[in-house]
Amino acid sequence: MSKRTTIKDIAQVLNISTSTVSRALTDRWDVNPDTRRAVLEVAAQLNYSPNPISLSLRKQQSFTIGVVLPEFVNSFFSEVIIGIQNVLSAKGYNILVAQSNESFTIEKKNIELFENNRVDGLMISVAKDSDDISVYESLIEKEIPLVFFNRVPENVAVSKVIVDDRKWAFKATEHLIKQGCRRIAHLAGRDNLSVSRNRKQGYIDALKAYDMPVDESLIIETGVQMETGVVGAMNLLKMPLLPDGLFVVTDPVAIGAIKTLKKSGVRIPQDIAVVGFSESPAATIIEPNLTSVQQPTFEIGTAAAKLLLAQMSDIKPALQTVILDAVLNVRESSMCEEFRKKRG
Amino acid sequence: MSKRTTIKDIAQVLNISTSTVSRALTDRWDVNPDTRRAVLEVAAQLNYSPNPISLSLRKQQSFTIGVVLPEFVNSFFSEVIIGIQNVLSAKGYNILVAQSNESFTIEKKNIELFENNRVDGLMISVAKDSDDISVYESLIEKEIPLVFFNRVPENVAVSKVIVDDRKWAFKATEHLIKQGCRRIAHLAGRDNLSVSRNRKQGYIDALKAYDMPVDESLIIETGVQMETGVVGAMNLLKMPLLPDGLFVVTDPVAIGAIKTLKKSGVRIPQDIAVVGFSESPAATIIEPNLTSVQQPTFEIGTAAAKLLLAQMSDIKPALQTVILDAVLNVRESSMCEEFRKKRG
DNA sequence: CTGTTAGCGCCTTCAC
DNA sequence: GTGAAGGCGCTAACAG
Repeated sequence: MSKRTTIKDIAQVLNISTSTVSRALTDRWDVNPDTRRAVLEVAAQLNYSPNPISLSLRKQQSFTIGVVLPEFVNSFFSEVIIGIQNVLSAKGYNILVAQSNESFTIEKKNIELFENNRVDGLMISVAKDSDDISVYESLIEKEIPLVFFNRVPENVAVSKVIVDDRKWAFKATEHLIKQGCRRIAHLAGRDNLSVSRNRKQGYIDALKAYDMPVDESLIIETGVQMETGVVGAMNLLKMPLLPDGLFVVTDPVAIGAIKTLKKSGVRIPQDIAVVGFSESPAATIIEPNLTSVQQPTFEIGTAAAKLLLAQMSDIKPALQTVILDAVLNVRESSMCEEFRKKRG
Repeated sequence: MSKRTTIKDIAQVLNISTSTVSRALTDRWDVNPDTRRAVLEVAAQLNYSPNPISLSLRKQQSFTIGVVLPEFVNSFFSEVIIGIQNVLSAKGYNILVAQSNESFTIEKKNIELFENNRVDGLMISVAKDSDDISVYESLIEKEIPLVFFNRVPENVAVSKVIVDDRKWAFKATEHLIKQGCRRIAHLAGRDNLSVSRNRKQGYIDALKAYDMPVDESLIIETGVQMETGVVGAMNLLKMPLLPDGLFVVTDPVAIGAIKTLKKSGVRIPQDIAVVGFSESPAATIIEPNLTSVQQPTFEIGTAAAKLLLAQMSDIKPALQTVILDAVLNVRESSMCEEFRKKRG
């Protein structure tokens, strides 16, 4: 950092005190218009820009917020980050992002790191194996502004932004039912992830709503990543009778499953219709294009950021849960016409 | 930020001066072992962690570095970021990331923002329409440690990390030639992006090396994103004679092209073999799987970060250009056997 | 309207 | 070995 101009420099040039310079610069009322003009002019000339570090020290705020999420290689969380940045950058905040790689241990470490860095607030999407809520409770105790998004812990009183997974899993499954599927299987994520649990529940809700039997043997636990979909599909293939519909917890898992099914000569959607969840970019690349529930990633980010801003303001608002809506993008993997025809 | 313990608190408890506490904490030699032990104990008890903001002010370093890149929704740059974080986090640096959305104007704004935030160093991958190198030169003048990666400006004396695009475009094209392709087209990015220029040059090099004519009409300018591949493919389809090979500047563009070609009944690789560049995750999802040049994303990040660390150290090293190697992942879109057979 | 003083948390001379 | 003093850049309370 080569020497930068400070208010002291400006004061020296004009032979006035630093406080006056400060006042002029921060646009306060009680300063002579002429003085202000002079200060502004010199400031511009010397290319002055206030040192945010000293401001932070003074104001006891870092103007930095920390975002902890499972990963950001898949576009889902990247898009959420963009939403977050959009809101928070406009308010002068810097955003630090850390990946937990789906590990609760790393998640804890990241949270601690951010605390030590004196972030003004924290936005968290929990790792898939997060179970100990005491970490979050301790943050609340310390009154660190906190918002969860997308993947939220249960039984913790916090503000959060979520998509109604249960509802949209219901819709996805309902869609399969309306396409004529009668034996619908589910590739489910692990139960400790609330998102997985809710999607499974929505699947069950739908079956019940349409008076269809809930067959536990048709629910196969996978994970949320592609490779687990391969294993899940192999389990499907082992069944004496292949299901005619498949609702999958996540697009990557669905894609892994589709690849495997196709390799075994299973036709999609003719033999089995498939619906995914979370709208990955690959949905429109794989063949057949994958029907998927699209979540409003950008809005998740902006909503969460706004919640955080509210929490960081002087008047602390009540806890809030924002529930965003999604969209079911119907594509070939579950397309009705050919499907019904070919099925006869 | 609820009240945190400071060295003052520790000093008070032990009835010693803050300077002694500071010395004990920073592990200096000239402090009584007993005192140190006591300080450390109290510090642990009070859950002390040094305030990085005051440290920054004192040391005149922010321990923050800024990364400016075109976008991070596609996995390519995300992976680079992970590499960067891996090196820099270990050294206690925070990483701020900003997207330029391929706009030079935003890129400039981001750079300026980071400067004003007093980042200790800058890592840049330029937007596709960046042309005015004066911005970078001014950074150099201000002696701000600076490293470019992947997309680098030409005619600027800086340290950088790149993959030898020209060489690997050569290899990709050579691969097509060895597969028996005789009329190889190229979907090229815009010329102002060095990456695009170099890949085109590599393509031309290969043709020449194998005594094949360079036919300008077979070089179609697209962009680096998927949609432009659609347009590019439509131009190919308009040709009186469809080329039998296609080297594409980028995987997304290749995927856009493949989709379009397939829709028109063109068979890949039988009618036209396709090779992409940059190994997107979609390469193994699209059918046929796409042959692509895989760049070592993580290593690009780590190498660039290490270069930056070197520049930020006291002994400024000479400018360096690190050239990393890549790999050609051969897949169905250019697979030889069936290809040759079917072609007869 | 403007200058003086003090302090945010920490480190580093300079004394003793 | 330890304490006192000063300062990083800036602002806010208090005088004038």
